[in-house]
Amino acid sequence: MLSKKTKYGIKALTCIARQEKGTMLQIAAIAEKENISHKFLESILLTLRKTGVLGAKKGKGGGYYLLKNAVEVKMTDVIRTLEGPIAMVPCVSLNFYEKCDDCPDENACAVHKLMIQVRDNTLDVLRNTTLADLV
Amino acid sequence: MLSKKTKYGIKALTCIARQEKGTMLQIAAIAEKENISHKFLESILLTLRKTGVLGAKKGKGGGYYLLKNAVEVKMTDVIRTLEGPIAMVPCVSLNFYEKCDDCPDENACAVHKLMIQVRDNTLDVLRNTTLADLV
DNA sequence: TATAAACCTAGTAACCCGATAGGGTATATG
DNA sequence: CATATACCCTATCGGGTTACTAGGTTTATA
Repeated sequence: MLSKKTKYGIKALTCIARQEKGTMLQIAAIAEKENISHKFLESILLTLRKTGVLGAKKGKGGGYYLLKNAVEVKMTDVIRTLEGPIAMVPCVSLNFYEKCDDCPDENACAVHKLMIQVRDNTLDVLRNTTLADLV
Repeated sequence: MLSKKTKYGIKALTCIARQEKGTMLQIAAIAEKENISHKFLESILLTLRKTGVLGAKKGKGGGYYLLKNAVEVKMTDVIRTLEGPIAMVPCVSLNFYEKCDDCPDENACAVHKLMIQVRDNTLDVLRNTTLADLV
């Protein structure tokens, strides 16, 4: 299940991406348009800024704007920052790998094999979808 | 993230499927082999029995056995009973649909569109994988 | 300098997951 | 019949995560 954090994050990004280049969009504006709690959205945009997707300008007339071109913002990146692993099980995660406590042999594990397939199919979609595709 | 419930359930099913047809496999045996809490596994097998995948025999020499042919047990079914929705967001779930609170128009929602694609790709894998493929 | 906006740190209520406890009930076997 | 075996069922609990809030700080503009 996708967390609301990620969901809100993607929605906010599309809002910002739809803006004319160079213009700002404020938290309050996004929050109202997308029916998101202002404070919660604030924390989400903050992490997106820290990872380098968004830029921000403080003070009157400030707001958020895209740092990259929308075509360069892959969904894999967005989801990994906000949600964490894309894989359904840590033992098949590329970026957040973790061994299972049970399972002496990963290669003999039925769940492992199945979830690798699911992961690859999901990655296929997310890697080939950029912010530009969503606007 | 796949819950341990589902993970354990799939593992247990493969154990049972590997048995000779007609033979029983006991909770304790599965629990030990797969390093699963006995009581927890008990509750999992119980729900699998109630959905008609497994049969059980009480008393000495009892245990669990497959009711269906392994080829007929689709992963979609197993995951839906143990995990719930396969979709990453309720508004694109086929079997557990739920409208979002935010989102006045589903068709205009970027997340919605994206997650339909992810769902379809995941379903492709899970629908075409049966218990027989895992053993 | 007043105001508007992002920044930052904490905290919290509600919820869910994994596990456990403690029995009840049916059924083989001797 | 007696007894052990093994499934059936409900309740509960600790720990972790999620979604969200409070309140103040910093910085830019008018």
